[in-house]
Amino acid sequence: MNTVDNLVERFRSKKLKITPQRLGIFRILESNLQHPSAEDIFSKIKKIYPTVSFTTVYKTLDILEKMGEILKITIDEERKHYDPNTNTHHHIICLMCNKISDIEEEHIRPKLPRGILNEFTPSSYHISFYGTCKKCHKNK
Amino acid sequence: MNTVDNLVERFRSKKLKITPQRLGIFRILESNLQHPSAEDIFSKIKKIYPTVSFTTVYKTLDILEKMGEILKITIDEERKHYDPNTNTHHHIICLMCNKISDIEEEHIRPKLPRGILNEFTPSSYHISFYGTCKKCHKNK
DNA sequence: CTGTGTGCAAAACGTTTGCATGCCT
DNA sequence: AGGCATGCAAACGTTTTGCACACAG
Repeated sequence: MNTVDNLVERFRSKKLKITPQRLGIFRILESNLQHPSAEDIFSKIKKIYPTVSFTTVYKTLDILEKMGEILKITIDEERKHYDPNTNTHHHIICLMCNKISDIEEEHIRPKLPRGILNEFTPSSYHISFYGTCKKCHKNK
Repeated sequence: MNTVDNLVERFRSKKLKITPQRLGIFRILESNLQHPSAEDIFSKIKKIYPTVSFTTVYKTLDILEKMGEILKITIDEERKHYDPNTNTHHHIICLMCNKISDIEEEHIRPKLPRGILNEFTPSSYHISFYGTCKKCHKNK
């Protein structure tokens, strides 16, 4: 995702309106590494802008996703999460506290077996590592 | 997952009852490579045992998952899928027809950067490859 | 015969939609 | 002023639950 300022410009150039609700959502997402769910975003923005609705949150997230500004991630059984980091990267998920953290792509480049490449043309991939984070490991 | 016979034995040893419904679900799952959803399983078993309910399907899948006989997979935004292959393996997902296929682990062994291993103890991982399958590639 | 499993109906959950009103541009 | 955005309420699809009855052991 771009900076809030950038996003505002992109919205303007698409003739989409800049409302306080949208601006609030932009700010919450900007450089957010927490992989918030719609609910997370909703409760944060509600503190600033108490009359906001879930509908607006979902609709704004939907626009941002369609514009390619954020990713909707489906790792959690319970609910979807949103990620403003749209570069290829991967996730580590703590099975005890459910915290999701990023891993930048860097060295991780799994190769598909050649036989499969005849059957399938990959365009992207995603790795989920499951395990225990330092904090939870100590508390065990 | 084990064979149906094996499963029956394990159920017996846990004092769980073997009903025709459960047996039907076992048979549908046995060596099933299709990653069926609850709905897929329900409609298959309904042909054999027309009075079966969704409830029974979900409850049976839940028991099997808790026993570690099947995996619940969360790759599809829409619904959960079930996989009787509980060995470490990965998935390729065709973005056009949504078909999910398996990739046995073999050569794919992504390594986490050393810095992260200090913060996080991985216990398992899963890779999703997204792309286009041969059939859909042709139809484009 | 006993207690677990079944299946109905209803609820729960996250998410989406229709529509009248509000407000950005 | 015009039209897109908002927010309510209702609908949605999947999954879960409570409960009376059925049936495997």
